[in-house]
Amino acid sequence: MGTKAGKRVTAADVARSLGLSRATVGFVLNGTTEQRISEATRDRVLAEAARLGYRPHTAAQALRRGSSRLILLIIPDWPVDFSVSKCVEEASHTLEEAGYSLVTQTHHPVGTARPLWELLDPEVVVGFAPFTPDDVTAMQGCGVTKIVPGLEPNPSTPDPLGLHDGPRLQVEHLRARGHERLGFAATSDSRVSGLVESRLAAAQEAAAASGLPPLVVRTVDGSPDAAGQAVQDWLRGDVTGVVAYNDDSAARVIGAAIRAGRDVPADLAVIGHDDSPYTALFVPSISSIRIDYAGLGRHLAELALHAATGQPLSGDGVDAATAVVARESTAS
Amino acid sequence: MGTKAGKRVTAADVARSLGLSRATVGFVLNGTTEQRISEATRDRVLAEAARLGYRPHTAAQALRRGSSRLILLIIPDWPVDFSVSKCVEEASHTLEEAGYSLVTQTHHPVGTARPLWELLDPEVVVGFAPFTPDDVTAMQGCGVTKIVPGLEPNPSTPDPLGLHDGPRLQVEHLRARGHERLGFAATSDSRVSGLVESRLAAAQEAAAASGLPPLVVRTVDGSPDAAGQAVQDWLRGDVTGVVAYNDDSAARVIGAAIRAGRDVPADLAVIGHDDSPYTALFVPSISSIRIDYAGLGRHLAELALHAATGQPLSGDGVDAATAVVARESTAS
DNA sequence: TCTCACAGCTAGCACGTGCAAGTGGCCGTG
DNA sequence: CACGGCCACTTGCACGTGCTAGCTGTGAGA
Repeated sequence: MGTKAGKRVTAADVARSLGLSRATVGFVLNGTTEQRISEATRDRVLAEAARLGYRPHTAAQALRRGSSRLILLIIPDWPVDFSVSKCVEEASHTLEEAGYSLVTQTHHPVGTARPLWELLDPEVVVGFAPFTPDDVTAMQGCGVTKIVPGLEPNPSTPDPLGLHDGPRLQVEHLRARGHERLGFAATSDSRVSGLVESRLAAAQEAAAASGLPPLVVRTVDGSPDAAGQAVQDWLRGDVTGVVAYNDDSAARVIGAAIRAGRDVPADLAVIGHDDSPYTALFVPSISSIRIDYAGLGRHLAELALHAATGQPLSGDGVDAATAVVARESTAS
Repeated sequence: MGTKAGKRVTAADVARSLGLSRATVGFVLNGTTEQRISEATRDRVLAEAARLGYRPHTAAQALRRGSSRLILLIIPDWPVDFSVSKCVEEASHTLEEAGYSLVTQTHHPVGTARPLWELLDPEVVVGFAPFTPDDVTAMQGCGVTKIVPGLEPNPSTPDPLGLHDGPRLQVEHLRARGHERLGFAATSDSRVSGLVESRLAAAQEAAAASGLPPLVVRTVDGSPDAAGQAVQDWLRGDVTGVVAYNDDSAARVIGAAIRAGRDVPADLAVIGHDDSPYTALFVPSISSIRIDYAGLGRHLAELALHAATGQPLSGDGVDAATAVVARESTAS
């Protein structure tokens, strides 16, 4: 179909084929309003571009306009990938409508892979979690100036993703089922320590607000019987409900309780966080917190666009759709 | 530190700062062997480039040399993300040594997000699974000519990733534990139907090779009690061991068996596939197949480099490190 | 008929890079 | 001393695009 064999179709090809200048073609294809182009010419150009299968050369555009229109999302190496894809999909979609594209990279702290910001020069780098100072200086050294979150001198929201609601819902759910003394199942995985701290703090806050005593914190992984020990501690302390940092921790608690001959939820009710796909497969099935990943994706996209173009933030939080998914592990 | 304020450092800046021509700087930075450059000048250039913090402009390079040196890996929307990151990390590393960079995108068949190959114009697009004809023509329309796998007119390996060993190991593991009549737990998830077929075929082949009767195939999801029905069918048919398509299917089978008052593995032994992190958390813990994701990543990288540069394939398969992880669900 | 505004188009530069072709100086040889 | 060869470097083009400044033709007004 192409007039030239195997070569890329450029705007010059379209122009030549119509006997017009390349500039005219450029004006039409960019929809420039500075320059008036007659309707007839505009149509001819568009038709011919479509016929030849013209695609703008991204590298040339990036070079000329000095911006790649790329947004890089750094995904931490958390074991929550199953749901991140929803979030990314939604963020991509929102960004596309603004003419930007989203590229993701999973960031391994110990990994040796070169970060993509070195060679895509994205306009904005977005992360789920704040970046380390090292990462920030590395990015700045590569010309990345817009980093979200992590550069605001006076951050209005300490938690840029606004995910406080999950732990609160966990606590309130257990309390509604009659559990007053609660435990918190933490992980020793250092990759997510910040997230654990954040969720624990939110849970403690919710407990205090509900007039409950502070949660008894135990780590449920790391050593072979950490979970068993935690369960024993909790039961001795009359803890009847456990808020788990995530579904993995919840599964560990439940497994240890069953192996200790206890019944879940009769002896110990457990609720996880993130609503991993396998929570429904467990016996007993695990209650959890479903996060609105689509909303989170839109929120991330908005933050990125705000950084890129100064577009104002819509302001509606992302917590709205966070909800408890009640299953057997907290049945009353 | 920069001589100019806030602007990108170009090769011309380095040249000007040294009183040399831009070409000389270019030759040094590219390590061109065509053109001899004195050792002294070379050192001066490198030192000055480092001092000024010079970074080549990727878009300009891509424009000039006509290739982006990017390789796009399309990750299917399978629920196996947890381990893909290992694979990607390793592939990135291998590709970097060859001067290429890896960008990944999760591909949602129903998603509306624009595929990245439209705007990164990657040199090669690699996929875990063969692409659909639609995708292939879309890529070709965007100038992507090198697609792996899926373009070989006479494919020597029907399974480009060479993952036949897993199902064979599952069958042999159950057989070694004394199970002769086996079932196969499939999923109705259409996204992975090709993978299911492939694993089932490999399992049937292994059964035949071991002199076992064909596996009794049942789907264990889709309807609420599909797994319960499957378990009932198997037990009635004297099936004592189940090869599951993946760990999710295995978990469904085990859950259904327990809820039916059966014991796993005494009444029914089950082995999963992929060694998902949660297999160890189940009660009983789930035996599974660990795949060498690092090796798979290197293999993918090799395939990509082969397509990009014609570099020969090393030939050693990726199956070598595939292994059974024996847990409670198949204990004898 | 001449002028002038203006719609509609074109010439051409700049972006930063990779590399082919050219240029000047130095040295060895006849 | 002339000349060729070679080293070390420079000039300059091309990649495809976005966009500014300029150019041409037409019609209206004087």
